[in-house]
Amino acid sequence: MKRSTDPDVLLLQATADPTRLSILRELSVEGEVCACDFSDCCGVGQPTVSHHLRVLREAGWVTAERRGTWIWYAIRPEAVARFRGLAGELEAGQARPVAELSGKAQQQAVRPAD
Amino acid sequence: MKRSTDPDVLLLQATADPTRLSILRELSVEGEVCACDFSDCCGVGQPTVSHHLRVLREAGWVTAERRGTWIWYAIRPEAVARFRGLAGELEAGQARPVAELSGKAQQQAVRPAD
DNA sequence: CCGCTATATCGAGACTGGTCAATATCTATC
DNA sequence: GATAGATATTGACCAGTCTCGATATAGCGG
Repeated sequence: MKRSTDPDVLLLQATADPTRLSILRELSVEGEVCACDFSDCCGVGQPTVSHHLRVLREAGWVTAERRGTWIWYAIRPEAVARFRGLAGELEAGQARPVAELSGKAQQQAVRPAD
Repeated sequence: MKRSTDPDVLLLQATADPTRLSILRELSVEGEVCACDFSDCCGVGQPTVSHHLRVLREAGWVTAERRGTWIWYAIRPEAVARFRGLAGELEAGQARPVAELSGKAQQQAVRPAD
């Protein structure tokens, strides 16, 4: 897959990994979590956690705030809003009558067994 | 990435590809689309479209209905509902007071610069 | 049965992405 | 400054996956 430039795809790709989804779920339950706690809850090493947190940060999913030695992560409400927006976008269905389609199948006068 | 067994991750992974997101968007706008029309709208070859449609089918995102020579695809409302459910799950935030956390950082009596 | 069209499958090549060990960076404390 | 702990980065390995060309399968019409 060519690296996508679509920000919506980036947002979705960030969620499409079991470790990152665990992180997001943990964050949504706890509100704010220290980076050092994810290693335990996700069953992966510290560098891997750091990698996933970076992906989530760059996708706009989380904020990071340093407090002394520790760094606290939290979900950005804007990201959840964008995610909800995508859900709404896909919800429509049956938006337009079939007659408005312009594809090959529609350009045929008659369809085989319809 | 090990192939995940979590159905939520499968649902998300199916959306996390530019071609498949285009397919889903096209479906949500048109309601029902013939497989032969995706090749044009997504800029990929026919085998590739077929591959992505299979992924979407196996993730539960779409239904396929044969009508003569053509096969018509449509979004499954259940999939959108599950997707919305995930959005809701991540929305919570700040659900529990920090004091209930059980991680390492919380087990320290004093935190460096808080 | 034969040709035609739509769709699926197969196999291969290239690229992406997840993971870890080792190492570097940053912060606080002594 | 030296030390210790938390986090980030690097480099490498392997698995997964996107894409395509070639080929197979399925339905329709003559």
